[in-house]
Amino acid sequence: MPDDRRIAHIDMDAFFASCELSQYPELRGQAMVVAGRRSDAPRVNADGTREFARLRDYAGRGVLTTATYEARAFGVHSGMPTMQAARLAPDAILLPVNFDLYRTYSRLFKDAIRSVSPTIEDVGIDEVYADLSLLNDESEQIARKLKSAVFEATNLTCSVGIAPNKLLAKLCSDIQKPDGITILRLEDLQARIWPMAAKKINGIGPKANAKLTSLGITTIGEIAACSEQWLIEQFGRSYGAWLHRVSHGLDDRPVVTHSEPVSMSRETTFEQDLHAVRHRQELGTAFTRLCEQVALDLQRKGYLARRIGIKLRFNDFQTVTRDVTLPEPVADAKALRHAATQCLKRVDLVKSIRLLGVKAGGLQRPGATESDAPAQFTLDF
DNA sequence: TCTGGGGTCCTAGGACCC
DNA sequence: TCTGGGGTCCTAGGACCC
Repeated sequence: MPDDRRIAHIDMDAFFASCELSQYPELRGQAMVVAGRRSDAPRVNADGTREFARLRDYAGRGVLTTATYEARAFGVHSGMPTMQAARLAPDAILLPVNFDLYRTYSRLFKDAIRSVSPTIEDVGIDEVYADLSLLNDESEQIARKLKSAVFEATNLTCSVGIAPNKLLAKLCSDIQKPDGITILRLEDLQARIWPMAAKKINGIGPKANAKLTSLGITTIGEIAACSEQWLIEQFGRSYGAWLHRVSHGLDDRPVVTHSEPVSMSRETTFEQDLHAVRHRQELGTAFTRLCEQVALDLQRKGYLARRIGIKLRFNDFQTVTRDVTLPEPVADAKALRHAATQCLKRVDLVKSIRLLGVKAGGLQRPGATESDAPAQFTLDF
């Protein structure tokens, strides 16, 4: 890997909320959250004005998808149970998630980035990496071009981080959050990255962070001060060595422009926990529906699945999965349901069920054979 | 009135094969 | 009848990310 790589991470600012504000500009400056279901959609009055649901009107088991800065001032944040948020900010405007809208904006934003730098990697709906190594302009100038292209296409702002690798670019784009540009050289590691919280690193989640904290480590610099040997003793060979590398700003992952899906799944959390015997009918209906949705997803995207699985979450939040590998790949709802039912029979259904999910893995394109998968490693003599 | 939905990747044990 | 040692597949669970 050449050491003169230049990678950008581009992150849309408060993406879902910003998309919604473009639809409902009258909500600008108000406390607003995105959560809930279709029934929370605003109603249009005869005079064209709109009436919005309030957080206090919400009844259900969801969590906040996002919250505007005005709403965050009440102590609510994304991921918080919506019922809990309703106690803190009962008057906040409540909007249902509108993924079709976000996908539309996502396409516009990614096309805009591509027009400036064609080599991009998708990382979810609201962020991308771009490999700038082959571009001639100064980083600062590219960052401005990226931002103005995005703004022209969407009327939305984004934050850009440019650094020698993906790890640092991602950390960078978070430094100047709304509407910012941050450019980082490897020499800046100590001054700009080491003071940051360890959990800012992609891959240090709640569990790893809790363990680091229990060892007296909270910043990236404090990880860097540990020996690799000690980190391996604490976290295992693989994760310990990785912690050591990332704390020193090292990351040679390439920008991956294309990837095939690994699995497709659908799941649903019930309004009330359902019991396998008492609510047999409702469970059966939901189960069939999930299988139909997964089958439709497979067919629309043109995949067959050889591994079918289910997921159950019980009333005590214990989660179990079962899956089965089929001799032949399938994509129709009946075959999916049959395989998923076999899986269901292997679970002890004593506790009430909170969540039910169906998943299709081992994806292949129709007509592909077993030998197609490792073909990329075939040498051509 | 706790805790969504859609993903990826890793680990680890047992089966099975050479 | 004292018991190796890889490699791969299958399955379950868990950490993590957006």
